[in-house]
Amino acid sequence: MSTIRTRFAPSPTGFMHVGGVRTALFAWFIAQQAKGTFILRIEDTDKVREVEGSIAQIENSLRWLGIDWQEGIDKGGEFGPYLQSERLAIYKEWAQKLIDQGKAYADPYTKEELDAFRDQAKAEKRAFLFRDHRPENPPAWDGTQPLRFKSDPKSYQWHDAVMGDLSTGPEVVDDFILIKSDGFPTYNFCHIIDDMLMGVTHVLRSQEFISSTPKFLNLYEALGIERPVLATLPFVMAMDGKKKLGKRDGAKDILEYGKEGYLPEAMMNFLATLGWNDGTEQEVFTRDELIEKFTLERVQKSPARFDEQRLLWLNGQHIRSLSLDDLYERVADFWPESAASSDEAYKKQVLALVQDRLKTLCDLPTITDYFFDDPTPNWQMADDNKQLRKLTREEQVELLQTAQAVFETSAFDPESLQETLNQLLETTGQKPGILFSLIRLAVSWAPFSPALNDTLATIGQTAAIERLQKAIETA
RNA sequence: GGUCUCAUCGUCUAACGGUUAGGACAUCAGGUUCUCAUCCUGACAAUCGGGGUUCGAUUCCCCGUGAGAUCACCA
Repeated sequence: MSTIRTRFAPSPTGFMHVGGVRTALFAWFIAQQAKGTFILRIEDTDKVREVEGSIAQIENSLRWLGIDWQEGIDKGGEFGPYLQSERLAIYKEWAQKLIDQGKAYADPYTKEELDAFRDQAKAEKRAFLFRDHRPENPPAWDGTQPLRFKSDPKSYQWHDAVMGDLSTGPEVVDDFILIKSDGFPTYNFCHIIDDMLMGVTHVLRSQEFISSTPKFLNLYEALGIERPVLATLPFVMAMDGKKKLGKRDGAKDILEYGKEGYLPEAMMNFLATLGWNDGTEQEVFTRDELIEKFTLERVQKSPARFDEQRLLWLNGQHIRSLSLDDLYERVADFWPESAASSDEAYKKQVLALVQDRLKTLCDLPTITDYFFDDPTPNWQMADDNKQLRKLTREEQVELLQTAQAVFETSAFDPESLQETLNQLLETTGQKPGILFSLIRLAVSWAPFSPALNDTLATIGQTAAIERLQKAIETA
């Protein structure tokens, strides 16, 4: 049995974007590959920023990606509750221990007094430290004031599984707030208590926390608890500019990508290889390969840009690697309306033809519509075609009539049709560029389509002949 | 401003101190009896600058420069 336990601990402040999801993903990899436990804990200690429905959205986002957790609000577990607002008594208990040891005290200052201290520090061009203003005789903590940690300033050097050896001086260790005046703990305090009580062995979080790590180290010591493995992940940056990809910079809800026809395994592959690689030249990974091969040591130290082009390419790769049956299930919500009355066998036939052409599942309607609904002739398309332009309309119609006649007697499987089409090239003396383009247009009126013989075979003999007839009549 | 972190093609990245600095995306050019896509071939394209250490530096050290983070009763 493995002892590895990791967690993802988001706040319910809105939808999940790619940066947050990647942190969850890496933590999940670590747990999965060690057959350990992945915990989903919700950090709802800021009631002001909380957004209704966020928890369900977070859970749905993780599920969509294929990330599952063994302990969490919905799953339970022996270290619950997994919602921080239900753990207030626990935090109070640990806060009391610190008070009893003289390592925490009530903050007697008003906001105005605090601001004055800060302004003063700023005017003197030095960093503000609360511990410079520790009250000599703090009042007993009655829960209405903030409770502060009495820090023990010192230099730190520590190892980060991603960033390597890090160090700071004592000036960054300060008396931060453990419990707010509203009775809720701060992240700085409760995440440490929870990680300890939940037996978390590896703490993964994004880069913004690197500078507050010494504070955490100081608190670990004060509480006398062993610190977990720390891993700091670099940011995911917006493609344009050098800003961290955040909601205000256009970061999308991860679930949007599903609606836009991206496969979760493509997204997983993309996020994993954004700042990580296995040292080989492999680019496309399955979910199981990622779980097996992922290591924190090979995670990049520098931020990576979110390149949608690469995501799009990976999506195509994953779409092509799907079996037809699997793909068929995935595209259930993506068919054009015209496909509603078609049966499964026919839709699968069409799908097989366009599988190589899909970059996202959303491409399906535009590239398959004419397989389900008779297209409206648009002879302008013939006029715009460089090859077809060389022929007069009468010559074009004549060719179509010839083709129509041949199709009346041809077998309509792809192989026979290819023979029929080849014979047609000979009898008409035309080049494929002209003859095939013309027939292709007349049966599809689409800018592109699969190979002509496959297209004709799928549309079927009756419809193909009818469409040629309609083309001839409207010429 | 203090503190901390980072730095290889446009982008994601590879390279025990010794390679013509490799691969992928994107772009461009060809090929696959029509189009689009797939697939294949090829082209373009990078070690931030300056000092050291070393026979030899993308790699180690220092100084710059640039970028980012943090300094909340947010996480």
